[in-house]
Amino acid sequence: MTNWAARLFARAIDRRVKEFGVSSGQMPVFFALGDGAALSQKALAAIASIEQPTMAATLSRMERDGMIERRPDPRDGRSQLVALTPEAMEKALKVKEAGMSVNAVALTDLTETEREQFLELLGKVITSLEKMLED
Amino acid sequence: MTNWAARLFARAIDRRVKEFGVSSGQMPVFFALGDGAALSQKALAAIASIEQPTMAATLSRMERDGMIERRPDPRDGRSQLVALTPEAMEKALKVKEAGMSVNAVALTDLTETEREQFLELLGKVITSLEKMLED
DNA sequence: TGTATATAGATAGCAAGCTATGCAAAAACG
DNA sequence: CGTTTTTGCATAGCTTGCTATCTATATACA
Repeated sequence: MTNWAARLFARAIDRRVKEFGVSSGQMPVFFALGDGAALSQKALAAIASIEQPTMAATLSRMERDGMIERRPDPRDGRSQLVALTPEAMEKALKVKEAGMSVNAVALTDLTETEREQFLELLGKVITSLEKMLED
Repeated sequence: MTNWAARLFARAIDRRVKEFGVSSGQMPVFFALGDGAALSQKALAAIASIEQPTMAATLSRMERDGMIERRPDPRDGRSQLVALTPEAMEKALKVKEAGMSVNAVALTDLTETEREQFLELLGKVITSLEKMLED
């Protein structure tokens, strides 16, 4: 069921942000860099809770589409700092709003109490699964 | 968060059924055909709530690995009936148990009431998203 | 200081999901 | 009965996710 819900979220988001040339996997990047910040690939992967090669592939597509720039990190020769391009910055607000509006739609049939409970229970499920995967 | 949870579920399942040569996307097929039934590709896709081409690809991989057989449907020249091979039938019970045990672990920190509530709220979220995607 | 270990990214290869589209068989209908 | 529409599956092409492994730079330590 979580898989099903996740796919529906992704489809709904894709549909709303397609007009901006954006897709669901890029949402965490927009949320992380939408204020103009520049972060390392590793930091972005951690924020999105995905593995490094997955984030690398997402960033490659975004770079290909002119949404991000990778600059070398002056402090660390291995690292790079990723930032949204000016064109992407222009879209960032609308993209973030689209994401939040999908969340809102998903939760329409839940009361405020239910929403809190849902997030809390989902959090517990995630914690249990992560603990199990640790070893 | 649902995406995160879904990926953790998939990873946990993958880890448990890997020893049988099975992976998470094949779980719905094992649950649908584990009792010896033979169903059409369309029916399997509906049960798994995925699109037909996705199920087609999953079945191709399972056929490649000797887990399923596709036989022509005598009643319908377009259709095929998919069934587990005897070798896969032998694994089916353990595969299904692995799936249920991951569910159990995911819900360990929830009381019985919370589990019911979680499923109910998740169901509401899914319904809302599906309704939104209808048009 | 020099070697050993740890860390940041890159790359390869695979699974699982999607949309769009094409084809052939079945079903509906004028 | 023939034509049109519907339906089941196949295929192409893409994104997003994973693991495993490699390279190069930083850091630790003997």
